[in-house]
Amino acid sequence: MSLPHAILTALLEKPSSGLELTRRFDRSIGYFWSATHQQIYRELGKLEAEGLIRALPSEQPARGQKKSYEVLPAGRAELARWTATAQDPKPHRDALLLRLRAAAVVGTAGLGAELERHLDLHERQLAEYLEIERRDFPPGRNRPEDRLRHLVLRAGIDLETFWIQWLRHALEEFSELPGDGPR
Amino acid sequence: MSLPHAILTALLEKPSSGLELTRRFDRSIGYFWSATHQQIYRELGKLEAEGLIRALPSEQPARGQKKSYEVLPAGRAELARWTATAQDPKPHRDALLLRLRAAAVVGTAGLGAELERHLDLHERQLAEYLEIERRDFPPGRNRPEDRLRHLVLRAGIDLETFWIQWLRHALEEFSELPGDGPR
DNA sequence: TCTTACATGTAAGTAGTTACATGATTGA
DNA sequence: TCAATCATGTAACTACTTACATGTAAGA
Repeated sequence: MSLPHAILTALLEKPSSGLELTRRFDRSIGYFWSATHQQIYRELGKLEAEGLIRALPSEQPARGQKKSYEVLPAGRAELARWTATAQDPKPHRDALLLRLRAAAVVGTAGLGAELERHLDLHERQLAEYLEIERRDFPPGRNRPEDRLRHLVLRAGIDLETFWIQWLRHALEEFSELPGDGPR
Repeated sequence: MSLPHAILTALLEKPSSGLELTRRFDRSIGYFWSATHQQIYRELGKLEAEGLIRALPSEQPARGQKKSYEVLPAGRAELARWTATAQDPKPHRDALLLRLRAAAVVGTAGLGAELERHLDLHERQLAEYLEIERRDFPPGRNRPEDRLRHLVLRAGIDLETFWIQWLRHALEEFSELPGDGPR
């Protein structure tokens, strides 16, 4: 149950419409929580019905018309409660690792190219994060809320760095492996 | 759509019953793909109906009676097809990072203890993986399928190591931060 | 016979994905 | 007026989770 809390956080940082939220989820929020516009609109409706957020007045509520939301005190309280609650980490699911294990049984045909493609994707992602870091967290500034946000971005950067290293290592192993037949 | 392929891989490695699969998903397979027994039984039914696996003969098909499955040629072919298919990485979702970002807005109360708890969980997980590595991949053995499986385990080990380092760093930052009020 | 462990399943609900629908606004 | 973009939404489906149901086998 994290999507509503992701939305509350985003709206507290800055009141937004559904489409603006979607864009923010595609960018900074997306590096640890992704969501499509369909999810977001549905969830905005629920949160409004529960009295945790409200549509900003002055905006007419018609289809095709922009509608911005802000967080109500009950929403802030719910977010604070959730943030402080103990939650176990979810077990990861990684299809690429699964495919590597499958390849040990049915052969590695096609996987080398996939590893290279993923390596490229992770390198691009890392470059994007580093650009965000350079722009949003220049050396010197040191406000507490910046330090927390920087910490989160650092997790994204270090994770991408890990994947890049691992994929390079995996590609080396692949180059030393015999052909593509099942084993 | 990875669960059926995870099951096919596991059954190719060794024909098993639903409960045995559940146990294997709790152990080695679980470090990159988790599944509950409910998911597994449901999926076994589907895979059998599709003709990708079959129940081993000689076992009576009664409730409460063990029923083992093996992969049919069509199942192996499907797994090989899937392994070679291009698939983009799924965006990650990490509730702890989300909570940290929320804490930048509503305050860090309760989060320090959570970070310590997660650190402990990751340290245990790492110890478990290192034990598996010591047991299953002693230096010297070098069969190709072992190298692939070792590579997958290495990803698990390195990921846990990353989280441990990041959590320690985060805890340091926390100790330097002012109190728990909203910012 | 009672409990525990083994073993397979059903049902209901939640979360996420994919495909499609509808209308407003702006510029060529 | 046409196309593109902005903007909000519905519907159907798939995957996953949580709670519960049912029966067998073995040992105290």
